Amino acid sequence: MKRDRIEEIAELLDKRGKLTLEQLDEQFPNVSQMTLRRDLFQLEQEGRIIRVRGGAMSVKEVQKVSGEPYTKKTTIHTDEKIEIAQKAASLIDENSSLFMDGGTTAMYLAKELPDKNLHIFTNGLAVAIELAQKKNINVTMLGGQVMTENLSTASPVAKAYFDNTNFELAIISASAFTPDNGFSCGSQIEADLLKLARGKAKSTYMMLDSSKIGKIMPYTFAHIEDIDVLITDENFPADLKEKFTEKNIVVM
Amino acid sequence: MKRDRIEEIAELLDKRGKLTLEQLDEQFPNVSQMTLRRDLFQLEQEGRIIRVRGGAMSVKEVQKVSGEPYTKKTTIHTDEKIEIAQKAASLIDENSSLFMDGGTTAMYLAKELPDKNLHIFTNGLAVAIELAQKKNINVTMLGGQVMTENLSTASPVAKAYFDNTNFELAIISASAFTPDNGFSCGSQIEADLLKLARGKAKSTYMMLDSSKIGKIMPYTFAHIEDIDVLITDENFPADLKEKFTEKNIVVM
DNA sequence: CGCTTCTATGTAAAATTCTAACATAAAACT
DNA sequence: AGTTTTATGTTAGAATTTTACATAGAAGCG
Repeated sequence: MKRDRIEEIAELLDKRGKLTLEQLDEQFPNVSQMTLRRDLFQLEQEGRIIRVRGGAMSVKEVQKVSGEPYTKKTTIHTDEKIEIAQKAASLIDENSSLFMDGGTTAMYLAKELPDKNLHIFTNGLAVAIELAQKKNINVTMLGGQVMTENLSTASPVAKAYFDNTNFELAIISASAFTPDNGFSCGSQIEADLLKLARGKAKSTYMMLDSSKIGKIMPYTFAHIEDIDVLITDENFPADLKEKFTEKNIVVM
Repeated sequence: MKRDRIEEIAELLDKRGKLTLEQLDEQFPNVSQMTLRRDLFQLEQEGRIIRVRGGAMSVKEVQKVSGEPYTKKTTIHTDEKIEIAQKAASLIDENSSLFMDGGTTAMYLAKELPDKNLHIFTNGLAVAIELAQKKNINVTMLGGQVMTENLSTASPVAKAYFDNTNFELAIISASAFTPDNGFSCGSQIEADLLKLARGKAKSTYMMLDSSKIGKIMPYTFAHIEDIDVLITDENFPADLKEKFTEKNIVVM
């Protein structure tokens, strides 16, 4: 009873990184706030979380905060990214085969994905590890040189790799977007890879949190009409949305 | 002025691990508590500390509490593996190119390796992430299906990968060893991969902790005479050692 | 130099969160 | 059944943090 709840809290914290007591209260309406406090206290004793004013954060999250550009990015716009990841997770059918990139949004998606029978290709090291925790998900890692800043691989020979593989869906995310320049990222080979994945898949879902809008990065890998579904957060501007819907692209 | 104080606070936190506002107040009697609060707030924004009720703690301190990030199962024969990893690390020359596997011993080696100019190929996800933390190490991840149990990849197409790459040294480890059956592991494709790596490299160093001796796993990937150096711990039996040295294999 | 503007800091009240203490309920034990 | 232990709820009060406003000094500028 108690232990179950505590483990559930720990898991939640692992996923979300940080939780307020209010959020916990919503998740566990049948116990009092005081009980949740005591649970957090115990988890703190066990060294598994850090209590901060208002709630608690997972140790992993803290470790991330400390790191490099990659890790700094993950702490920003967390809520939006979780929102997007949850939407994306709900779109994925059992027994399907898909490609995911290695970005931070993909990382949240990996965490939110239920343990369904899936075959997932990815170029993200952290994403692959996260997915590998789930019994029913079959993960294939794309090889290549490891890019330190985002813990992803990219390789000019990826094409050869893709030749023998099939997936229905590519779920990818961009570092920047404008209507004119499309979806772009900061690395040439990464852009190539994403383009390849997009071409290989029957459909492409793009995850884009609204903070990326208006920014431009050096390498464009997709334009508006190249995608089938845009998954974004509620701050997505209405006028932009129209640009997608008029091309029959679902925005959600 | 302000920046100096903030840096001083950061340093203090790094040393002490944790500080209350009261303690800070004592250290900086000439500014108000509110100012110190604001300093802590800023440091938190910069991702350098964690504010907790009553004060703040350094990120390092948090990490200490948590222990190992990955691979919880590595509690077995840790000391021996670290010993082996340190020996192996001392054998690696700057500016060389090598292959490492994805096992737990390799993980320790990744941690022990100095941040020298190296190019490393690996099929271990956790190993790749660990290595990627080091600025001067260039990491290439081998692609393939992710094996959940050891977070490594293996793929029948690895051969194609190796065709365009070169490395002088393969540092690998085995799950089991007997003089008759040689070095073996539990997965067919992993054995194939290790065999390939061995064939590609000019020399092969085998890391083997003594607990592996006398065990047999299904797939042999090397025999005694296939390796150049055996790196082991001090419990390695003397009679076995002779079997290696009489074939001119260095045992250390 | 006098003026404005911006930044850093101080003060104190208000808001929030946490702790402590006691009460009750449920579970475990004998 | 009765006793002890453990888990939980409730509340008041303590501690901490935030907010809002005030002030002083630094920086910029004609």
